[in-house]
Amino acid sequence: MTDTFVSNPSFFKLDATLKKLRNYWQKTFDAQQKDITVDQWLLIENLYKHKKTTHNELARNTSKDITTISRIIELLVKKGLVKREADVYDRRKVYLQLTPEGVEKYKDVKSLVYDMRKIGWKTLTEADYAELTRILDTIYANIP
Amino acid sequence: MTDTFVSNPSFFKLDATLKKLRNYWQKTFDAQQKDITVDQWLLIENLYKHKKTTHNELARNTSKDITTISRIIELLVKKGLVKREADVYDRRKVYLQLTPEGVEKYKDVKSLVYDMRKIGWKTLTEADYAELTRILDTIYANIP
DNA sequence: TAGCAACTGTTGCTATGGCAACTATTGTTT
DNA sequence: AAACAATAGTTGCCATAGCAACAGTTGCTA
Repeated sequence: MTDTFVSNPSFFKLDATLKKLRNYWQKTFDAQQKDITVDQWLLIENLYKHKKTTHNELARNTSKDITTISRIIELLVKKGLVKREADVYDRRKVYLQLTPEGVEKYKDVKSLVYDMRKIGWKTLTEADYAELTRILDTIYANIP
Repeated sequence: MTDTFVSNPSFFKLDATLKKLRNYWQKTFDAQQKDITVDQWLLIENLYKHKKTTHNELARNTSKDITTISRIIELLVKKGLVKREADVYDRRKVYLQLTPEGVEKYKDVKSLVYDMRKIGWKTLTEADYAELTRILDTIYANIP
């Protein structure tokens, strides 16, 4: 490994790309009056796939801090999209699941997200996708 | 482009990798008592390279919102690492530059960052770096 | 079984991100 | 010159990120 790329701004590039993606998604949500944020969407998507999870699981699945989960869920509960349900056997645990309105929201926003993902990848191939995945996974694994 | 990767979580992977990187950097800074955040470091690095810039330029160079720049600079000024200087000809403009302490801080933290970058890339090649750069740049360019 | 460790989730605090509204200044137009 | 538009930066607001401290619950162990 040469000096060159060690000092090159990969951190910066990751950050800039992610910000642009997040921005584009948010503006599309706003323009279509979906009344959710990008991260709220990520939790909804996850809850749709897992049906019934705890804060802890959700945090692991989404790479988010558990405190962040706690607060985003609070917002989603206020919007009536998520329901909390106490575990009968372990009173520390709270199960989370989408309400019927939450499922509606998922179905409503899903195609928008699908289209946006297509746009981001429009000039790239499946091999590129595999490459990106491999490199990011490797970086992730390299970090202590 | 098939259905497969459109629905795959590249957004999530970017986010997760960046968070892990940021976290690792911050913990290293904290452990070595550098008394700065990752984003404060990014501004210091940029100011070191450009010597004398405005908020606007800094925002463009770092892909940050100008309001965010304004607030981070405020913190760096309080820490005595950055100095504000009004433009003589255009009184709207404020030039920013590192103080001697700011230059010290840059030199002090630089090698730490250099090592961390090496660690992130340790099992990857320069070709991988070029690939990542190409793919991220393409995604960036694809987004409206 | 009493005490302690581990676990689940919440709250407080500070930092960053982004939008809108604002002040102050400069440039343009009529 | 007066009115208006454009520019530079700040402040208010809300959302996300992460650390520390906390409360309540459960499990383990001496």
